[in-house]
Amino acid sequence: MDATTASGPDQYRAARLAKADKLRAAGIEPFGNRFAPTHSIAAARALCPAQVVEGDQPKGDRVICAGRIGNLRASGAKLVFATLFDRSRAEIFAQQDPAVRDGADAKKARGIQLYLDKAVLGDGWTVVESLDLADWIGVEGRVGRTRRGEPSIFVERVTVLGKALLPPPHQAGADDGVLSPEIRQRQRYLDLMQSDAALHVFITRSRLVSELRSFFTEHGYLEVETPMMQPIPGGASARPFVTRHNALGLDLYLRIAPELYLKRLLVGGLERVFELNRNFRNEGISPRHNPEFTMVEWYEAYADHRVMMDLSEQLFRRLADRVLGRSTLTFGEWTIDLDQPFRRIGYHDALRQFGGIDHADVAAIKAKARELGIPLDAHATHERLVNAVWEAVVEPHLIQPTFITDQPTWLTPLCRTHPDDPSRTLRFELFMARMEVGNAYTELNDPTIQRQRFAEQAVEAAAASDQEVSGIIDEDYCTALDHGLPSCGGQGLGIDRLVMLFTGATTIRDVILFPTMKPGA
RNA sequence: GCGUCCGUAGCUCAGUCGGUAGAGCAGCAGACUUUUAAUCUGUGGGUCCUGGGUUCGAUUCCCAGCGGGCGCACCA
Repeated sequence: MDATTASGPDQYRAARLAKADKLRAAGIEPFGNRFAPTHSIAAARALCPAQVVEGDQPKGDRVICAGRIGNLRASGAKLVFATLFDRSRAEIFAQQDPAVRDGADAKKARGIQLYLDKAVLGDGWTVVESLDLADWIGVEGRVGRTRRGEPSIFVERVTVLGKALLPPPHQAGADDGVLSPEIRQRQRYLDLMQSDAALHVFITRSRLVSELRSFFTEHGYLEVETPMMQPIPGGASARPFVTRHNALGLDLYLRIAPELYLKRLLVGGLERVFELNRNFRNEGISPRHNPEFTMVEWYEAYADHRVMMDLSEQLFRRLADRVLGRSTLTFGEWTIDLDQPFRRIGYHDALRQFGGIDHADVAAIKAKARELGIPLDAHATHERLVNAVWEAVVEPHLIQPTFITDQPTWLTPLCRTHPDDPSRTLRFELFMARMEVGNAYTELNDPTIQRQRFAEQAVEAAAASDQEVSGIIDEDYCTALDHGLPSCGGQGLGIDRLVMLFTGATTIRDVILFPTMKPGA
């Protein structure tokens, strides 16, 4: 179809293909090759002279930059202004005052203006005439300021690095960030292209992961990888995904946790291990849950859950310091202070403190459940009802970092119990901003007790018809324990929720590049 | 899985008490040599999510399906 007559959904592609052809006809490749920028756009901006030179064309340092056209403005037939963006827009975004971040002026300042003069560019003007929003180009020129004071590159050479055949959803600097949630998640590249905030979230995520790795490595931990496909899914209570190995004629389960394999490694003598990887749970999707999610789990021989508490506090402070450069997290209305020692409170004590209820007082628990609208018959045992009441009563108070300790044993089959009270475990869950972000045990290393717990769990799972496989006893793991698991502490930390806390994202889908979705229509 | 709201141009959205639709931005053509979401003139662009039903006529009303948001349940 001819570019001037094309209409309908293909008009954009047709017009841009025609421009690509026009470039080829002039001997210019519209899908460029290797290019070597000398400066990021942030660096080029920093080189711009502070003062506007009155009545003279500014002549600053020579730079070569590459990026994407976010805005095009022709001022006459022989002069074009464009705004070029590269990945440093995320860095500039992070440095901007949150109060002004969303303004059009702030958005513009994350790129750099290009001054494209026909008289200067000569043959290169063919490229300028064919430019469209979203094209990738490289430019060479001198930095300076225009008469209006805008930092600019006075371009002498233009190279096309990647012609875009489809238009971006928006012009940069206009209507930023109003893409529908569906487009932002399904076509994440458009979200990243469009939104500096989104780009910043995923860069932050990467830096958090990187700092986590160096933290554990420096503490003498070894990074390992254990099976994602397991014959018996263990280490957590959740429904697994099932998959099929054809050659083995075997159903395998995508792991719900790496725990049982990591502890096998301690049996082998690795002593300190961590794994940062995906888990899969066949459960519902919510603003805090994605079917596949990333978790770091670590185990340390001779330690216990109290050692893990200290390590957690150190870890959070270090991540905040290295990644955010401060010791607080901002999440909605809340400012979470990581400098203060994290609060530590027992599971049953918390219920007393925040609800004024004793967990053993059956009548009081039932009364509270009724008051909160929790259906009594949905919870088979008194303990389960207590837990439902606990979540409703206590969790709203868990905004500042809090270790909840001494969970009841029935909740926690892989954990060692208190020496003086077998109904409570040596465990903690770490909460911040009402989210559970961490979970740690003093691990159970007595194979006899472990076998009993598995058996009890199997009975309970059989009773609850919706539990598919969590009742299977992992005898192979018990054999590993028979060979001797050193006393140890272990902890898991959800990476996605960690990123939420560090970026202020209120839904997990904003911190996962490609969250689980049904195939589009 | 249940409830609820939504699906109209490339994007964000109006609208049609049932008579096949509009805006802004983007696009195309033209004017303009310091613009700032440039401006000005002209102009093209739609399976109104899909499939049934009711109707003379459905984008609109009804039913089902598909996709998304939010809440609940399950879970972390």
